[in-house]
Amino acid sequence: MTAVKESSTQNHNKTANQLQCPVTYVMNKLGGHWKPIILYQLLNGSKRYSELRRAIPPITEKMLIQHLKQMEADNLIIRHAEPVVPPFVTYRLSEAGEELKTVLAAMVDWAEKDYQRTGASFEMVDECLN
Amino acid sequence: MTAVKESSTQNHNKTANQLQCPVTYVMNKLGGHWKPIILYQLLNGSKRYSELRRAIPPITEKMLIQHLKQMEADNLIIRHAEPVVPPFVTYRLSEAGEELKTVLAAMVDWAEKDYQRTGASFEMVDECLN
DNA sequence: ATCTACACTTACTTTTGGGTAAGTACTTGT
DNA sequence: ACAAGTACTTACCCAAAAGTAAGTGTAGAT
Repeated sequence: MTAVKESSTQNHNKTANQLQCPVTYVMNKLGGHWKPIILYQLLNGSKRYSELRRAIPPITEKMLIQHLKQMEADNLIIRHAEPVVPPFVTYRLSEAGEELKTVLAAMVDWAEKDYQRTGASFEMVDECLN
Repeated sequence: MTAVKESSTQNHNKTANQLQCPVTYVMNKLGGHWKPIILYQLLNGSKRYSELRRAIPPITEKMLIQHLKQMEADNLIIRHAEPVVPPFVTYRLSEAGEELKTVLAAMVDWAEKDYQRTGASFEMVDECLN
């Protein structure tokens, strides 16, 4: 989580618009390169940090933890740490995170329609949302 | 539309994941700071370029046109230009764009629920989706 | 003759997001 | 003694996204 300068035009515009546009509000919580993919993984149930890392090979640890922390701060996921050594940490969807399933499902529907218009279709769809 | 270097790790990861993840596929078409807001404006029907500009005060012309072009290339919106002077150009949702309404509606639903958990609620919602 | 509106376009700078690579602390297995 | 696995953290770099500010060409209004 790199520090964010609070007083920049970009930031100002962002927060200002967020107040008016629920779509932007959602996009800010779902956006970023990896969040959808991480969420994707958690839809099937809770996973350990290392399970997530292995499930998403191209992600770097920095990006994974960064987005996990952000989504935790946004109350989309819940972190549970067992006080043992070696550490045992799991992440799962919060209630708000679970409710996102409708949004994600709508996206998958649309993506399939749209993707078909241009050619092939997605393969991992069925196994990812349930 | 700034030129994109085709061979970068970032780009490689992006396109690779897009093939597997329909959610990422959608996010790429909906993402970016302004696209949701522009879409928002077009949900109620077609609008002229200048109407959009005035409807979204903080957007710069560069950003507006850039995203309009991108969304046109993505077949989300349709540009119609009357060959008159001064120019008369309107933008409206394509069929694919219209179909996005389900996705956007799901987002708005979620945003309201989530926003209530933390305090107030959105005001522009009702007039924006119909 | 200058101003405004229209729909853009261009060049340049800043901000942010993501990638690379290394290190931390503690423990179990070889 | 050393490697491997756990869940992170840190510093540094680059590329993409967004912002700033100016210019283009035409035509009607003042």
